[in-house]
Amino acid sequence: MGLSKKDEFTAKQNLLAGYAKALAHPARVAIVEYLSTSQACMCGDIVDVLPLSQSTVSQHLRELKSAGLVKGEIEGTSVCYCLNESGWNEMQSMLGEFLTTMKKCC
Amino acid sequence: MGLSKKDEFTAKQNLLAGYAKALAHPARVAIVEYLSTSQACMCGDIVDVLPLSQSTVSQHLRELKSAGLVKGEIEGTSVCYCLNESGWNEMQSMLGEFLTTMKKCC
DNA sequence: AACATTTATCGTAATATTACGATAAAGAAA
DNA sequence: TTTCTTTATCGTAATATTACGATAAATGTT
Repeated sequence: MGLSKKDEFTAKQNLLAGYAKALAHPARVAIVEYLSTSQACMCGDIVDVLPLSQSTVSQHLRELKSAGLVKGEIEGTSVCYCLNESGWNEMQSMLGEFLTTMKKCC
Repeated sequence: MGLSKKDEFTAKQNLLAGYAKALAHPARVAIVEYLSTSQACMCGDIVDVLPLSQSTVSQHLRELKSAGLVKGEIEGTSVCYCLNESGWNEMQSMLGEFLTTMKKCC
């Protein structure tokens, strides 16, 4: 594959790509969906809801967290995950730019 | 890796994941950025603007197109690419749901 | 017709992602 | 302390992505 070339793009382009990548798997979309609708941000419940093993869910949660879309707080023996509003706002505003600057064409 | 498990998720979850995946690479973000700001949807210009080979750019364009975020019209010997507004609207409304239903927590 | 230009596709190597089981780590409960 | 519960991490195999050069396909030009 040669090399990664990611540093040939701007920080902003990489940031948006990172947010998008975090959502680029249906399991992670499902996690976000679950977190957005559950009033209490219960954590291990996610494993029960998804058709994936505990270790796989943990990996997906880590990706969402490192992208900045989700945050987790240790709560005794378990962890409370929830959506990180500032990350979502940032992603939404970046996407919104495309919609507003979008030129009619073709 | 076992099997893909994508059909264990809803069509909606897979659709949003597909949109996100299309944007999950800085080169594709750069293409979208370029298309959104260029009034004339010039096509082969994209290759000149990006630090990637023609074949690689073509691959990225195909992914954006098959996801429904970009459309292309043959224009003589070249192709005119531009953003597909309906795809963007759909993605934005799906993402918007998360923001509006997002419960405060932690 | 012969040639040039533009884009798509094929073949490929390098790398990254996905998924699982096994195991570790850390606090709660006995 | 021992045990249970919960989550994270390691090791791994299977699969997918990324990137390029080479080549094909299609239209325009001479």
